[in-house]
Amino acid sequence: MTGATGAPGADAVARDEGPAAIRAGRRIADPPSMVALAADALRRMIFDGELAPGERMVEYRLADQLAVSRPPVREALRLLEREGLVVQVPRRGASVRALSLQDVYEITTLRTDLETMAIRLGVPVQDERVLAPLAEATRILEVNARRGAEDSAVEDTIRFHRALVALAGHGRLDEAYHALSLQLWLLMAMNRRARSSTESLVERAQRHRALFDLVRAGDADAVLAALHDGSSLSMLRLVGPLISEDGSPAAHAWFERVRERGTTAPDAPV
Amino acid sequence: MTGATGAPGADAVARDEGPAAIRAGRRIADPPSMVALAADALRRMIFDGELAPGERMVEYRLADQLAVSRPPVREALRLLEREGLVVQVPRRGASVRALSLQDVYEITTLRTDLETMAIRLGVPVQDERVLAPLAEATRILEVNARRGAEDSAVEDTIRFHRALVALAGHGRLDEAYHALSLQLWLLMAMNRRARSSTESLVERAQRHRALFDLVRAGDADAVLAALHDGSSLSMLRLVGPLISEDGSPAAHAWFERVRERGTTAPDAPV
DNA sequence: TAGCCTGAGAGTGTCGACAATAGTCAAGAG
DNA sequence: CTCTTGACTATTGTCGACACTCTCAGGCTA
Repeated sequence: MTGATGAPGADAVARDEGPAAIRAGRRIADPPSMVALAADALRRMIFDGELAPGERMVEYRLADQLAVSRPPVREALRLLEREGLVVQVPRRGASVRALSLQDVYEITTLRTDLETMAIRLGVPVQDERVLAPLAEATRILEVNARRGAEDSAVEDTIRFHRALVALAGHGRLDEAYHALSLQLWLLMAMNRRARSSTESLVERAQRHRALFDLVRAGDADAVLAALHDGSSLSMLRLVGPLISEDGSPAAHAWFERVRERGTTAPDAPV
Repeated sequence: MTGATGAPGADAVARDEGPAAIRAGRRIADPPSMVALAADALRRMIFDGELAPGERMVEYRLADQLAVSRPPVREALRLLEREGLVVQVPRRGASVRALSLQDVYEITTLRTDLETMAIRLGVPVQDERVLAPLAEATRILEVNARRGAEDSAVEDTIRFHRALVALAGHGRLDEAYHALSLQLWLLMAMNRRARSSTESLVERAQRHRALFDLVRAGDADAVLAALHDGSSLSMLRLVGPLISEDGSPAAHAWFERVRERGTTAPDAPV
């Protein structure tokens, strides 16, 4: 064997029965993992602007700040990297992701595509119960709009769209869309000042209520049309002018086309 | 002596392309990260069948086997979890992912959708140079087909499709497709015995050569048609009967429909 | 004999510390 | 005065160890 380790039973134990029994364990209370806690805290710091895009995230400093040791912070950073909120370079550590025009292009196009796929898969909804999260998200959106809660607008909108995608019952789709949503959130956080120039909270809530009604009616095409004309565009018009520095030629061409045509829908309806 | 350390062979496909690492200047030599090494080794062990799906992956045992300590193994497991090859439950450790019918459904549908998006974005290729990786992948596919190299068939095919998706120049699309490809690889590894029942290596190489020619001709629709009728179906027909145990109703319905219609293309051409 | 309780064993979660490396700044030479 | 070179500092990569939790086997009781 490798190594003269004194590890007891390292080679004597080969009994690995019952690995599939792990599946069903639904625990009543999640064990408070320091990793998850640290990840939540870091996300909040990023979205609240405490950590600016491009700013370095020094491990031991964050560990000190969160009152944990470095390993949990380290793993939390890996998680955020997986979500696209953080970039890590091998020997130079992590930093908050700074989004460019290319990123806006990628996020928006992929987001539109995934949403389209989700609607096509899930919108003549088979089981009425899966509509519940979407209904709840719609309700929250309306309540907070009436309250004039500006600071929860992004979060509420994202929750709605995630619930929309979840209609498809497609785990990998959910996961991919989730990461994209977080990056979109980061994008909004980067440009908070310009947010007042878009539609009002009430208008947004009404638009999403209309979307929900279309979903319940089962009209997938109408949902897609409303999606393309509405949310993506408003988001784009918002952040577009602010990030006009760099980007690939394809991204620039796409951006100009969207600006002219006023929609993020694909070229031909096909 | 310890033969476990000298196994960093999986450098062909499992490359982690650093997105922002290029910015600070290219590095002449990759810093030998134990995490990347461990991840490569674990991937190889999974794809080679040394680690069976569902089998537990005990951290300290793997660390001993790879002659490193637990932290690198731990982070490597997080990476593999991100790639969908490993599942982790909070206090119970990691295990090789066991794919079900639902997973086949999700992987195939999402894969088809992402490929479609990539072709639509990238296929009238603007810059001739981006065709080079695809041409190289095609060449490798043909060479190995002539050599009768069965064991590299999956890897070669995946390389081709990744190069195909890369035509779009869309980083997030590449990343999502990459994870999906690895899971597809795992799926093929799970069902290696049945692989002989599909088309021959030469036939596959010819089909991909035809795809490459269509791409170079700039005919996106033809590429999409060939993709839907070909690769996805052969893969599906292969693994479908073997994993008929569980799955969501939507997955079952989709699977039956694909079996009847003989294609993974969406319902209506629209 | 079947079910509950208890104890030991195994394995992950977390921690502090050491070594290695990239970045920075100052001093000296041309 | 500018460029090179050296050391210093800050920060990451890696390690071994400890504590807590979960699992499972064995014994006890009804």
